[in-house]
Amino acid sequence: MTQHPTSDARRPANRGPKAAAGNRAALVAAAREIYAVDGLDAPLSRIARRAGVGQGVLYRHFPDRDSIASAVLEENVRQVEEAAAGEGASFAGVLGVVTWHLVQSAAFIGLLHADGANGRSHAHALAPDLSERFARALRGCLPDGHRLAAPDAPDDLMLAVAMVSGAVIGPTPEERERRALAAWRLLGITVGPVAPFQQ
Amino acid sequence: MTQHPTSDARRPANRGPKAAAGNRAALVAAAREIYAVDGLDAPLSRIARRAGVGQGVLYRHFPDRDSIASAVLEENVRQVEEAAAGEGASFAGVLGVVTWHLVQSAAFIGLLHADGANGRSHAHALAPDLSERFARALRGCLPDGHRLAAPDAPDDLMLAVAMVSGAVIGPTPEERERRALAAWRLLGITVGPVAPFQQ
Amino acid sequence: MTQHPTSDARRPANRGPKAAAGNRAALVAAAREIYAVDGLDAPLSRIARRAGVGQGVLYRHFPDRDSIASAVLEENVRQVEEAAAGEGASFAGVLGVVTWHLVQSAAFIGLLHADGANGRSHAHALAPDLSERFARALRGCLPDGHRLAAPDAPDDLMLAVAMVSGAVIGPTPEERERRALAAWRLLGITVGPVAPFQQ
Amino acid sequence: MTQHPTSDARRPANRGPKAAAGNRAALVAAAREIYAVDGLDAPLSRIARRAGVGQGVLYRHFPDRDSIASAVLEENVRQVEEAAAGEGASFAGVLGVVTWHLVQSAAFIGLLHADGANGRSHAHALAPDLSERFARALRGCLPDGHRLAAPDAPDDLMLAVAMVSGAVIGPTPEERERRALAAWRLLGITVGPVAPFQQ
DNA sequence: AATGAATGAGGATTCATTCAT
DNA sequence: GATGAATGAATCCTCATTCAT
Repeated sequence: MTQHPTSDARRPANRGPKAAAGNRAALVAAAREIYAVDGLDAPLSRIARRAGVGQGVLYRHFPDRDSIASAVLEENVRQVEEAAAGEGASFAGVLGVVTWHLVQSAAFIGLLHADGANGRSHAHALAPDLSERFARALRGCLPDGHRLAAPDAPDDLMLAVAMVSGAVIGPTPEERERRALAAWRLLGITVGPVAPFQQ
Repeated sequence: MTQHPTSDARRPANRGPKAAAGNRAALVAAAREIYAVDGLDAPLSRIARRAGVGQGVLYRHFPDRDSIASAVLEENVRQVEEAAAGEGASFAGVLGVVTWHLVQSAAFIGLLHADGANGRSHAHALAPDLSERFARALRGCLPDGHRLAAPDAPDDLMLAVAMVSGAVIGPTPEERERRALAAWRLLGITVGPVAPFQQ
Repeated sequence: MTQHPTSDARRPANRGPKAAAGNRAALVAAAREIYAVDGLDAPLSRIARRAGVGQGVLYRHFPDRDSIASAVLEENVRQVEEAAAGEGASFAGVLGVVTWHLVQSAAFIGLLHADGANGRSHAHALAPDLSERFARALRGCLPDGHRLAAPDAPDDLMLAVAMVSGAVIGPTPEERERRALAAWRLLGITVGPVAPFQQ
Repeated sequence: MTQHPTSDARRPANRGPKAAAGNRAALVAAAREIYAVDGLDAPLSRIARRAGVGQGVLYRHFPDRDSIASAVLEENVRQVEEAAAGEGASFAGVLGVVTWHLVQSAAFIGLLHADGANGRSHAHALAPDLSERFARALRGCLPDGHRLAAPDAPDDLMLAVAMVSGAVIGPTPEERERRALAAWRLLGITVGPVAPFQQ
């Protein structure tokens, strides 16, 4: 016939509790991909489909929309933390990792930007702890005497990141990276290679 | 036929064609307010309701979503142009007007930010001419030798604005203004009083 | 601006009562064209626009939807009447004119077909008099002894026309004419040249 | 976000996935009834309501308008196929079944008639395979030497059906059947009892 | 614990119709 | 008498969320 979903197919079998962790990871990965392409307002159903799970599973792991967005952000933040905790971690190097995330993922930018005025809650509201962890990781490898460490402007560091994220617009990653680097340059801040954290 | 019977009930008065211009203005004003609170994805119906007109009027004046957003942005850009064209216009003064718009209006930020990755088109796509007019107005009062006039980075000026807009997040206008000023300071750029263009 | 209808333009001047008849004719002509392309459900606004008049004028001349459709059909019927009244009018010749209308105009077909089951009223209801005039004109030149004149099936004549109209489907006039002729052939009825009535 | 909050009110019971097949059938049945009364342009919402399901279910099973119309037509075509495949199937008998469908269902007629000029696509476009299946079933039981089997007019068979469908207008089934039979008679073609296919 | 169907509110869009000018 | 703006009901369609299985 000319028809469609109407199940007739055998259902994919309940893979049992063991799959739970895997499902969660798949959902986060799917969300990251979908967000990157369609933005944060993408239908949740698409995330579930991409992850290869039912809608119900998504709700089981992530009770609300923010919760899955936070999970994506959390992975990003963790990478930054790891970059900052690495042996010979340098400030410029960590900024390179941060920049890489900004360039890659519209979601990361969106999450940082997210504020009430755009119908979303401020990152602080979305994931106060993540924001804090991100700031701490960055501050941790800030050399003494760095201009961003000015004691009279304690949030200059995060402000700078937000500023760069504001600059990162454009259709292609290349264009976005170019703009990100130009932004750091305009701030007079040195950035290491733009790349994900490895090892 | 199978169409729109239109109820026999009393209809709420047709204010007549004279109202057209007024309606259009009311729509733009309503859109500005709604955008500021709910972001660019606010339901169009809410804009119409706020403007006190029927849905149809909105569609008559603005056939698609971008078209009303552009109208709002156009007013902003015009104010910047006027500020830049004024008698003793200074660069810092114009930046103050720009900053005022950034602080006031999530829409202005959104329009500048809007890029494909969020499911909307880059401001350039949304309103290429507006983007160009905005840039020209700003460039026009940039003093020779200003660091943003670096000949090897012709878009540093717009980049800086985008960066500041990235910094302007926060629930209250006060907080947003504070951050905007901190951002300009971080760029080492002097800004005049943050205020709308007067006279 | 990026804007649209909002009148600013001088309004086209009220051409006075003398224009009334011309407007009516323009509306009928416009309706015929629009119907042919978009079918009978085309928006009335499009008809008015094509005719170059305001919506109000359409309503003045044709208080409801059927009324303009009838006016279009009336012109067709009149042509058939004229063809039938002509000097050396032959039955085959008149059928050629009828066929031409069927081929040309989806509207003519639609009007003949129109029946309650499709949400429209039977042609009889839509324009009983037109239907009657059409039948009379055709019967008038039916030769004695013609098989469609069978006394025991008084409406065979109109039935045959309806049948041919049922056959006239297809995207191009050529295809439609081909099918119309094949249909007459299948009925064993001779048809003259498929052409509008001239002179 | 700006989306579908879904009221907290009591929701009317989810009959569960088991209902899927039943829902689909209910939708097709509802569509058939609605089409018969209101024509193919009937609001989809009415079909859903008549079927006793939500709008979403309709869209799940039938992603677009054509898809549900095709499903209705498919059932008709299948009945004709079954009639043609039956033991002592005769051409006249199958035509009786065809005629029954024409008489019953404005939808069946509409689907056969549907052509671009009315803003819808020709049946061939709507459901090319159905059209083909219908033709094949009919051709299959056409006796050798039958006049509709004329080798020089291969589509006379379908043309004849279209012609009869053109004749089938009128408010009541009785009137429609009377006209259908008169049409076949005019074509000199014998038709069996007008009835649905049984057994 | 997983699946994915069902629900239905909400938002977009189109036009028939009225009526101030 | 003409114009075309305004109105808003009706339809389309999409998804967030629930829940039977």
